[in-house]
Amino acid sequence: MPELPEVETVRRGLAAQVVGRRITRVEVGRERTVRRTSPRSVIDGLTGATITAVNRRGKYLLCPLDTGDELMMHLRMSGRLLVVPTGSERPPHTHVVIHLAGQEPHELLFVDPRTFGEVVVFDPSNVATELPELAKMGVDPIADGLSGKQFAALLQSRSRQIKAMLLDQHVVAGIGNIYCDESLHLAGIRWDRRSDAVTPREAAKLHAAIMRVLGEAIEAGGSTLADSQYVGVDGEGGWFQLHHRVYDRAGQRCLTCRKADIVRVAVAGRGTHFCPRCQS
DNA sequence: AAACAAACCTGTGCGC
DNA sequence: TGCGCACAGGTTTGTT
Repeated sequence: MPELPEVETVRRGLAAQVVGRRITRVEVGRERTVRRTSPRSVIDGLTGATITAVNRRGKYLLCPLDTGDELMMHLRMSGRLLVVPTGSERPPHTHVVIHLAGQEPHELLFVDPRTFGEVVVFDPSNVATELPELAKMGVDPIADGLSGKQFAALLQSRSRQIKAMLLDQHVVAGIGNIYCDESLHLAGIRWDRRSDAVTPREAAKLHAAIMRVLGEAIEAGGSTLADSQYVGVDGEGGWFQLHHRVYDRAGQRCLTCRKADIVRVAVAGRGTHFCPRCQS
């Protein structure tokens, strides 16, 4: 579900609510959510600690603690983070509850129907062994910054389908299925082009498209699709779905050329949406 | 190295 | 109305 813009929206909401607050108690209701380690590890690692910041790398949320450890949360397909007043009714599939101290105590709820998401407390000095995929993550266009030159070099470094390359978190971190399809459409590039056959001019156009799409999606608070699964920590959805030009629009008229219909094909198990007229 | 398919789970929407 | 199937924002693993 959540891609970079959604995770960034959650990060901002979380930062405003939890930074500087002490964790008084932790409940783990579903072991699968803490499968990387154990309920004990998460409970002991968090209880009594104070969250000092909320950062994001790709789709990973990272909260440094005053203990020196770090809390990592990944929403995967269906995870949600909600900050609610203590004692609020908990939604179904609430798997982890983090109690936060304050004059008005709150609970941070990790809700996740499909249980792909995870919560782990790790030691950042051992990140390579405790969270290897984080250590190997590619450049985050927003958090790290990504220049056009840098991006063009990445495209030339391999010979792969451009869509697969954009979705590969080891190359560029944070782009998922929605923003990949939207960026390729805005740049006029088909999903099955070879990354190393993209011209410098096209690479510049794609770079600009990615930065624009991600930036605008963040401003819009992300995309909340028909199932309303994605919401920010306040329970409010985003509205970037209103600006989608190809994602989930198969069979509908292309909003750019207004002549062809958007086509959907399955690529490596992912729905891929594009305009056969605008993209080549 | 690159490209699929399958796996991990649950919920929803659609066609019949 | 009910059933069965396809499909879903992610990532890893195993197989060609």
